[in-house]
Amino acid sequence: MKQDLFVYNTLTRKKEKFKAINAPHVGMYVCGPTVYSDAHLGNCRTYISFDIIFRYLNHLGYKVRYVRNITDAGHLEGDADEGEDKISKKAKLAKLEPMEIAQKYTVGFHDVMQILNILPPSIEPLATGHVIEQIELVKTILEKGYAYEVDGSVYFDVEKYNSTNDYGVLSGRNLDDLLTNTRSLGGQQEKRGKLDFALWIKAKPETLMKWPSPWSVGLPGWHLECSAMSEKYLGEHFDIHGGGIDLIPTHHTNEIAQNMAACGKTPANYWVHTNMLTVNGQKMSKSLGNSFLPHELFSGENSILNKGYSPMTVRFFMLQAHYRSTLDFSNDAMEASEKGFKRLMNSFGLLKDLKASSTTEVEIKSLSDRCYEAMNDDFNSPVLIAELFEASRIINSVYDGKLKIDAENLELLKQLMNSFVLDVLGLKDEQAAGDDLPQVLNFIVNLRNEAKSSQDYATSDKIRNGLQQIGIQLKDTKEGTNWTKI
RNA sequence: GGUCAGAUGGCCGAGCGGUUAGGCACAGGUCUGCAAAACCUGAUACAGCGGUUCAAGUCCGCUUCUGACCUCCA
Repeated sequence: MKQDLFVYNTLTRKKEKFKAINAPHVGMYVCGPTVYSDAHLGNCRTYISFDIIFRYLNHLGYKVRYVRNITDAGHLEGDADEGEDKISKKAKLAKLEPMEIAQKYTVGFHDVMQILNILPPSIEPLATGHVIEQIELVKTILEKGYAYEVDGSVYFDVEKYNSTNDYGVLSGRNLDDLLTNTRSLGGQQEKRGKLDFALWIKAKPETLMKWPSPWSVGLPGWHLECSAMSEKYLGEHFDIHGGGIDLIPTHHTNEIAQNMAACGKTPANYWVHTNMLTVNGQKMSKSLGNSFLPHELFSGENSILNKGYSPMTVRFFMLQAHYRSTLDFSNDAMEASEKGFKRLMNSFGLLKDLKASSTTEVEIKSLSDRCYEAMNDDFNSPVLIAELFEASRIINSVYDGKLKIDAENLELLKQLMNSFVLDVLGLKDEQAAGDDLPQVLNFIVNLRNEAKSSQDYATSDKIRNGLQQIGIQLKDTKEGTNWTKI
């Protein structure tokens, strides 16, 4: 059942058999958020995708060290390296300390991650906490001759690097194309080549976040932190490096160059990239103005939305598409997911009430195999979900007494649903009402059943309609009356 | 302009050489006081034009359209 796992590797543009360097240990690094504003829904999709990968590797028995950084400094804005640090810029506007901004959005990010049931990574390092490591890395790259210093700033020499390495391995672009098609930006007199990028930036008088270094008081370049922190926690060469597909051409390309220049090793075996969330066919992004925040989606408070959708509906919606495909957001698609998710969870809830027969008309093993097959094929969650709907159909049929299942298969079915719905997909039942609602409802349901058995349908319908209006739906079955929250 | 991806039924989305993915919506049926749910059955599909093959959404070429990246982005 645990056949080989295949993972699509951006480096080779193929699905490759996954082989951990140090099995059962797996090192995985994913580029985390820059905490200068709220994470929008598109950001969330990436972290949900890697959450599934993390969860499935764990499920297969790997011991995963999952490192996802927080960029709380060093991420420049505007034209290449001439801009200001994003965090500092925001801080000046709001008259806040940079760390105050970083703290605020870090807390917000964690909240959203938790609401969406995304597991925390094993290590979540901060860029500001690793300036020393970053400075050391710059020193090494300078020593190896792949960088040069100009007036307190240090730049990576891309053309020199490309003479002995392939700078475009990940993006599939060659240097000539890049050179001829890259816009020449102003204010870059210090750089020798137009593709060169900053490793260390000398602080300007107005720079708020700055650290001493051998070259100047300044700040590290953005690409540096991931190289420094992945090496610190996962070593020079680890298993999986991930991030959004939009990080390929610049951030990850530069990261590889830094690592190769410093130690001659490409950081990771498998490069995994998640695709974008689109709205009406266009990438969701802040600059296009079509992005919205998770809490707006939950509450429905955004003009794009007809209504709010629960966090698990959002998660389910995203898992119904493969992580490497673009996923288009629409109200219709959300509503379809909402109903589908309810259907799945409804049958999941029925599982505990199923009775085993002495014979069986279903065989769960092959269904289970197909679930593993789906996930082993580059984490194909939509196919997994299709299989789980088959399980759902079986559960409902058994519950209705239309299908027989024996104890052994029932146990397998329970294991299957628990493993895949809860552990791997990370879905959870949002209907589980705490408090004392069940008792109150049972009382009301009993009242209605009394009316029903005396054929007082006027009263029984009145009760049912009344509950419907406050969001409780009653369903009469052979075994009695059930209720669910709508 | 350059580079790279896509175009699948009313909608969302898998599949990528031969066998109806799945969900939502729709139609018919079973059950039920009626609903709802559930179950059964059904109809719609692979952008266009050529080619390869016994066989092509699935491979190749061209055309059209869309998107991403080339500048910060998950």
